[in-house]
Amino acid sequence: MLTFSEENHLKSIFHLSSDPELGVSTNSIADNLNTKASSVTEMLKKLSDKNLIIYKKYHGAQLTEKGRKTALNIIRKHRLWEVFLVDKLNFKWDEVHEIAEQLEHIQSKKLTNELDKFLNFPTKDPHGDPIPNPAGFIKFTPKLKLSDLNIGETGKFIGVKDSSSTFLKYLDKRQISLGCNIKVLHQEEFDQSLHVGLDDTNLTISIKTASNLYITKI
Amino acid sequence: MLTFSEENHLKSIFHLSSDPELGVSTNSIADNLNTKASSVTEMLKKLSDKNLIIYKKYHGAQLTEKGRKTALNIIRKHRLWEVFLVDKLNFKWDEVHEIAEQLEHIQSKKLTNELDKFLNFPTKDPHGDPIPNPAGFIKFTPKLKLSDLNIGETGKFIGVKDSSSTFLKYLDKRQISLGCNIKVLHQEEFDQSLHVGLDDTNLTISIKTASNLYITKI
DNA sequence: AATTATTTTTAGTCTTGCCTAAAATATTTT
DNA sequence: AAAATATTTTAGGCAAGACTAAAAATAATT
Repeated sequence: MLTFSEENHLKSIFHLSSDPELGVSTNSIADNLNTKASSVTEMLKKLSDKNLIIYKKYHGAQLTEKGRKTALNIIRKHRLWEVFLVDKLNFKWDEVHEIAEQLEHIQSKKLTNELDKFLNFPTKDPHGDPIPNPAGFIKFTPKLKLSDLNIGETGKFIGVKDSSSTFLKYLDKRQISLGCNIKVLHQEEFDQSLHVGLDDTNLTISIKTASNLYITKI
Repeated sequence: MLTFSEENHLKSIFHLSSDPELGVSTNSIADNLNTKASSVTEMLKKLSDKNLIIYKKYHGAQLTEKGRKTALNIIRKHRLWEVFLVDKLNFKWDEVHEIAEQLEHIQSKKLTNELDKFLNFPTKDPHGDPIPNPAGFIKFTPKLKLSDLNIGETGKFIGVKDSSSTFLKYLDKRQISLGCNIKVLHQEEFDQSLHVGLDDTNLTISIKTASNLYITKI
């Protein structure tokens, strides 16, 4: 049985591991968890003792297989609860994160699996992120951004990079919602902003916004 | 924002308050929470500082109005989650307590109220206990036990006093389920055991079991 | 390659929540 | 009402998880 703090550290290491060969730095974990490097160091020792990570002083942490499975189980719960909140309880996609952060720590295999069944085995959460299966397998889809498209191409909006409430609310306001098709019509020389077509309206979006929108080509 | 431990102490005090005029003893709380009297004393001081209880040294604790509201909010969440688990996720009534003990600490007014709506505003949990409303109002129904009935009377089984998994499983095995009608046919002189009619079958149940079954007269 | 800057770890402290053992208070018994 | 018993509080300690400040190691710059 892990504490909330141990679980949060594992999750953080998972999210910060771009290359599984490279260690995740102490500072990046501290930043991510709004805590201090010294606190992280202590926790890394503890997680290492429990064989959840490989920790070498001054060279960061990598998840072991056991650690990865554990992290993915927490992420699975987080994302299933997000689906529950949006699909069943009328939450907006920008309101679910904080609550899911709490719910992800509930311990009950049966609960997680029954919830999964109840939700009809969803494969993505409300932000388009994939939901790991009970065995800890996760299907990554290569993440193409809207800003990667060429003029004339169309993408289906499948997820966000930045899932801050601010950004999600902004998307809602501009009626850019998960699943919609976005066609790149023109790019402004001056500031790289994109003119895009969305349903029957046209919008201008900044390059910053465009690089926060994940899409699949159509 | 209260800690889990603070919330658990409040809940315990609520459950142990038979008479709101009388203080709940330190030892009884310690027993209830599987902790020690000295730990409870410390917590009582803390809760008193937060104006959640009235605490007088050597004379136990009573909930203030604020404390009572807080306790009832936790109980509301506990019971709503129990309904969710049984009604939506196929849990048996003897499996829900431990999970609800975790879920009751999730902080989100909106979550609780949306869950309530989703479940269609239930008034009782799976064990027949009343669910407080958002304002902290709870409707107590006088608790008559099966053992209080006279020969020939019939009661509707509405709740259990002891909700241990063992007892609930025992009831399941004997097909005694919430809502069924039980008629007291005869009482054995020797051991006070009751012969009862239930649907079209007859059963013998011990006086101990009978005094753990809450009923309403019919 | 030496110096400077950054990152990480260590050392020491604090709070929360628990514990045991001893002291203080309340209750029951004779 | 005094003695014996039971309950509750105090005192002192411990582990977890956080912190700051100082020391050590690594990385970047000149």
